[in-house]
Amino acid sequence: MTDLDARRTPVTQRAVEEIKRRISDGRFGPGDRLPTERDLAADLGVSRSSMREAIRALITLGVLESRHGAGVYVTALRPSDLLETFSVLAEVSQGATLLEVLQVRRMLEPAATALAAARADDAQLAHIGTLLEDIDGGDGTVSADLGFHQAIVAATGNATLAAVNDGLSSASFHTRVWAGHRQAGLTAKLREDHHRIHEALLARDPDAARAAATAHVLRVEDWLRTELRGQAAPGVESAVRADRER
Amino acid sequence: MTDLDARRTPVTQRAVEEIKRRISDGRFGPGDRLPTERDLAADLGVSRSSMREAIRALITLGVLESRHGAGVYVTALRPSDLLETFSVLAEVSQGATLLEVLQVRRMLEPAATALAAARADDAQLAHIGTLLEDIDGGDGTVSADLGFHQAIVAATGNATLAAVNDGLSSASFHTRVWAGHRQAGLTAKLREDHHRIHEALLARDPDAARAAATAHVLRVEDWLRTELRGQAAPGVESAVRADRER
DNA sequence: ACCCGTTGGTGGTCGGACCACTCTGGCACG
DNA sequence: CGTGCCAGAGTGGTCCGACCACCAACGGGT
Repeated sequence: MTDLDARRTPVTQRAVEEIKRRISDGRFGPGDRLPTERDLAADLGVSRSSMREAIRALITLGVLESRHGAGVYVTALRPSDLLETFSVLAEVSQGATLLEVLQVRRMLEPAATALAAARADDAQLAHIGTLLEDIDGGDGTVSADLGFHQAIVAATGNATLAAVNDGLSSASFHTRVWAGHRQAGLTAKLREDHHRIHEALLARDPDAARAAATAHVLRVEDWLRTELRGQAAPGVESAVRADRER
Repeated sequence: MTDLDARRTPVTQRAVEEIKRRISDGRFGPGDRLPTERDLAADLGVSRSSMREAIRALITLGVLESRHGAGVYVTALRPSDLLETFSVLAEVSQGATLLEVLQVRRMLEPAATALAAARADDAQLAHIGTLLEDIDGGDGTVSADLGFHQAIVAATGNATLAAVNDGLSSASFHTRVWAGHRQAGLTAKLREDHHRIHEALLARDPDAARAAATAHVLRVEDWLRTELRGQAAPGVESAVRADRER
């Protein structure tokens, strides 16, 4: 069957599929070094140019990594390696899509926080507490807030969950929310939420953690909704929008 | 700073960044056609080979799409376009990571199904019903099962949610589960789950939908857990593992 | 006015060449 | 004998020029 299918399928794509297949069936394992581009190209019967494009695609996906002069290697295939790709979504998104992103986080974060309350060990809880203090006292509130939530999700021990959630929480989005919160005077409310979440974690109370996380995401979602309704053009980046004629 | 950085940065990566920049600042808008590969290469001062690798990377990310003989276009940048990237995770993953993926789906699918029960219109419900019949009657149970769940998530109207969930539901994983289910004789149970979900949707009962979806995912998760416990090495591909010396 | 073949332009593939980098082995020096 | 260096081979990175496959628009024929 492959013969007929291959007829009208781009060579590069075939090469990508073939390499993925060899990874998933174990011929290429995590950390292994692949044959040279030249050998691989000869093996699959394609030119090195096409093989390089295939490898480039898999590098972009986070499946492979190449070291100049040393070789091409299969990554550890940890979910966190495949995170960066997805974060592009949250970065590029604006307006209505951001609401969608928040809706997904409203499904994930409560469950994740509840899971963290049940699973987190003392060291992780202590680390989360430290991050909480950074938010209250420090100036780098944006990255601190981001780190706080990421640490909670990481405490679930589910790397896939952490990767997905991180992808949905881009730094640029947090920056925008924090800027809006500050000028809306909601910082106090946010701090309250964070402490409620932290207390629930310390008490190892999944239900309370879930409730607190839900309330937190909901608050951000409500704020974004009113901001989007109020002004069609967001406040942070508004002047960079005069390109619609060509 | 870019000048000094550029010195030791791979040409291809620089090209990727430059194109992304031109998209985000509006010089290339969604749906627009890019200049020729040859022109673009000359413009950025790189060879066409390198430019093609850069374009290939952005195609992989879902930002660009190319039509043979017509040109390269910027996608609509809708979340669903950036979906395929993530599905690689579910495809390549094995063992413990698959459990993590299912855990995430256990958080998403119940909430998504509940949302669908509240939001789906008659046409969507009818479509879902059709897909359900395909599962019961047809032979292509795998793709039918996949389509059933995707249609439900799509009925929530949240494209981002659909993209994330689809990414977590790779065809290869479903194939594996279905093969296991069939030999374990759990097909009847699965069918029961599907009908319960469908009824809840028809009744516009979010709570019932949530419960049914939870039970469904939980059943798959339990099956996978026992299979993984039973045999350390998965059953599908096991004999292809004799490459450790070189 | 409509249909269809021609033709130019575009992405897709190829092969080869050269450069930049890494690694390793052996040589010279201490 | 031990240590350091350096030269070579091997690998990915980049470039070039050519040709093929495909699409779309233009044009002549009916």
